[in-house]
Amino acid sequence: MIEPHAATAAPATPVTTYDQLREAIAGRYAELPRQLQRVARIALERPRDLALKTVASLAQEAGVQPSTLVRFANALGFGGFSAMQQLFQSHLVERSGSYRERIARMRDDGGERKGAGGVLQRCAGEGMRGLERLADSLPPPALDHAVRLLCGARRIDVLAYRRSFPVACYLAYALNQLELPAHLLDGVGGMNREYAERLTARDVLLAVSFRNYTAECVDVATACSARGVAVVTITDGPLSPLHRVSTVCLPIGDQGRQPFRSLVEPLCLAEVLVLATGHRLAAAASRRRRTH
Amino acid sequence: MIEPHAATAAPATPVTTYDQLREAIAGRYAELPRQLQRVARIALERPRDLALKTVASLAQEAGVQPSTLVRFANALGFGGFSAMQQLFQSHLVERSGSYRERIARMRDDGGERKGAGGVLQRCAGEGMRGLERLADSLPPPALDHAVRLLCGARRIDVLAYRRSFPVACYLAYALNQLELPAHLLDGVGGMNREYAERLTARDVLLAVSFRNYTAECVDVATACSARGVAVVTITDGPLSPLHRVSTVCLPIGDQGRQPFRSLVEPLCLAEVLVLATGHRLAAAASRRRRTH
DNA sequence: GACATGGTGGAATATAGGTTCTATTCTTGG
DNA sequence: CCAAGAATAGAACCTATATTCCACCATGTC
Repeated sequence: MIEPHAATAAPATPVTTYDQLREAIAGRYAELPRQLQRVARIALERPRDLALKTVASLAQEAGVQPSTLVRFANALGFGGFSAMQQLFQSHLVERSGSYRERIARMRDDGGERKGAGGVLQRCAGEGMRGLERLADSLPPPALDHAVRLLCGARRIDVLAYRRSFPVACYLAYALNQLELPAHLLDGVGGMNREYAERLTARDVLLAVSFRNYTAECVDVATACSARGVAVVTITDGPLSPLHRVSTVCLPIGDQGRQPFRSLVEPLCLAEVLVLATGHRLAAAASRRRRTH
Repeated sequence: MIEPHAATAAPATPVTTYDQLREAIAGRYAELPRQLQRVARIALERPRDLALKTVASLAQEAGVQPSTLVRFANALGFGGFSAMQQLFQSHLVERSGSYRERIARMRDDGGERKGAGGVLQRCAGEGMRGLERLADSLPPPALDHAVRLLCGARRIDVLAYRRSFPVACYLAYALNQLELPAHLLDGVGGMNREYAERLTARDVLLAVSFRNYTAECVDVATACSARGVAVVTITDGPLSPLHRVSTVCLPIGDQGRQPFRSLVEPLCLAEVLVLATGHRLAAAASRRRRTH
């Protein structure tokens, strides 16, 4: 009953992750037939091509028939080429970080576990994912530009409403700790518009707003921008109405259709902004000291 | 010969790079019809999906017909969806390359990198570590207890000062979104003590404070506790003066002697508290509905 | 309030792509 | 050198997928 010469039979353990796949290819390379080895070469050397290109084009590049690629996938235990390709694609997306695995695990058993513990796991997992995305997507040059503006401002007004307001609170507090002239437009007495109208071209408006954008926030930012005030915004990408009136826009990867949107990302971004500003101030101070 | 209402006509300059594509989408977003805007959103928010998924699945996720995706591509000057998808794929490839570089660099010089980018990476990394710690250390029973108290309260006053104040802002806002009777003690007019004295045994004081603990916060919490008010606290462990007066204490893993302490953890904890409370309210509502 | 125009949904269509099958070639053991 | 088995090439097939088309609807205009 045992099949002889089962060299190309599927391995006993099914392959489900990219790393396993690489290992499997490398491990079985020797016992693979000639043409399949050619495919294996390409698979290990150019995984990106495996992820995106078509069977036909890959076959041509490898000097092989399309069917050979399918046989290769079968030899590794996949139902077809497409199934294998998915693994290559997932790797292209997932960018194997050390946190990745942990987040996935958290998410999995967070979804299964009910009650408060489950919420905690899910929420923390989502937060980590958000921070990862933030670190990936925020362009450092924009951050630098924002920092320069903040350092040079004669006055900084911080504006946000509703859900975003806590972020503004934090910014106003922390920038003051850096001894920068930051003021929180807190809406007491409905005076935000009036206060913001005092800003000049030497000042900065720091505005935070996400969908649905509070109209007053957009209005004030637009008015300030028109008067030549530098406008630094924390908002959700190039579709935001704040984007077009921003001198510098610090985008948060939008969280799509999720019913509950976290403040973890915006707040972390705010902290980064404050820290970077602090570093610049410190550097400037020590430079000044040295020239004395 | 000039076409009227050429809103969805292809732009004059053909798009050939991913950055141009992003810019084109963002720039023309406003003048795009409704359904195409939905697609534009997804395109900017989740470029990975556009690179890898099929027209059918993307259409389903966007709540749109497959043909709409093709129209979207046409509106941007592409011959079809496939042509546009190639740009997204090319971007995915480029980034995956640069990402690996970045990982290597992060490993190599770790926190040594200077400038805005370094701050960003460090801060996001710290945040993740914090969330992990939070998920590990927060006892779900305490969370449950806090949730029960909040759900049963006749009134909830939220108190925090200085650095912790943003967390209180968020809690007051979010609990109100759940239609709970939460009030933010915002300190306007210096009336926090007086307001808090109105709380009774049927109410909850929700206090947030970390070292150095603001004296007034501790005072108010102590007074409330003595009068039999339920006191829920978010603070830094059993050494906190708030701990002894708490009915329920939700501890944040202490961040030691770090000069800069992040609000990411406290805020995430606050979000968990809100979410768990929301779940309980929803469950209670559906139970009530069923018994009718 | 009727008309015109462009947007949208849905099914029909064309096609590109993956998969399977078979004759042929190559390899290996006797 | 021959025979048996496996591997391969190439074509045929079939499914999945993008695309096109048309009728209907919403919107804004005269």
